[in-house]
Amino acid sequence: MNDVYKALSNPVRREILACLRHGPLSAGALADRFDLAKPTLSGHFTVLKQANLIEAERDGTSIVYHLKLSVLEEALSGAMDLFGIGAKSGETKIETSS
Amino acid sequence: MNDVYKALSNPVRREILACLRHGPLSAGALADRFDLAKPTLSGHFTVLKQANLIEAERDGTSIVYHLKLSVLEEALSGAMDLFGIGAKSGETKIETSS
DNA sequence: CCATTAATTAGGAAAATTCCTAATTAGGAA
DNA sequence: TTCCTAATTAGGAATTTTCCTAATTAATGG
Repeated sequence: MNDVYKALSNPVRREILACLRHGPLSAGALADRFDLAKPTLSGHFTVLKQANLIEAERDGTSIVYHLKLSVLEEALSGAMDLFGIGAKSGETKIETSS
Repeated sequence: MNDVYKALSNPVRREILACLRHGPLSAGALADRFDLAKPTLSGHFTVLKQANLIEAERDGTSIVYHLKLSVLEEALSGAMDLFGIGAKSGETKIETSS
């Protein structure tokens, strides 16, 4: 869990996650969106993988990353728990009309 | 906002916030709960203050910190937004029985 | 096999973080 | 004022983070 917080502490990594929110992208396609060297991005991918926030899959010569939304969701609702903030995730709240 | 993520990236600071969740505490009372020197804790307080996650108030010779829950709440629901995760905060979801 | 393209690993410099001890500021009581 | 307690600021060491260039691995096409 500490890995998740560490991963989210960097603005580049947060932007990577935000990119992946729209769908899977290759390492190269992701790197193109940043003004940083590719090995630098590769390092960020590694951190995000360790935090279990993204997953890699090889497609021919490129490697495609996709978001593991459920893990992110869990992490954020875990944070809410920790600080005693209300609503968690899926919420199957049923309110019988009195 | 980046300040908030930075602040949350450290386990000691997260624990400080978790302590304050039960009510305000003086700098000393907080420091007693950690195996760290007081100046070290003081530094963590400064980071949390900069992120606007806690607030200080002098009470005689001691300084009392309290959580700014609304800011934390906003930060977490902002994160959910960023990553496209559903449930935000208060949630007045009403499900009419059929 | 050889060249090309995609991505990573290796190694290292610069900057930021974390924590410590010592010194300082600030309030309250004798 | 002087002393005591509470907390911070100052300064610095050890570690971690961030980013770079150069070298390497991996898959594909001629």
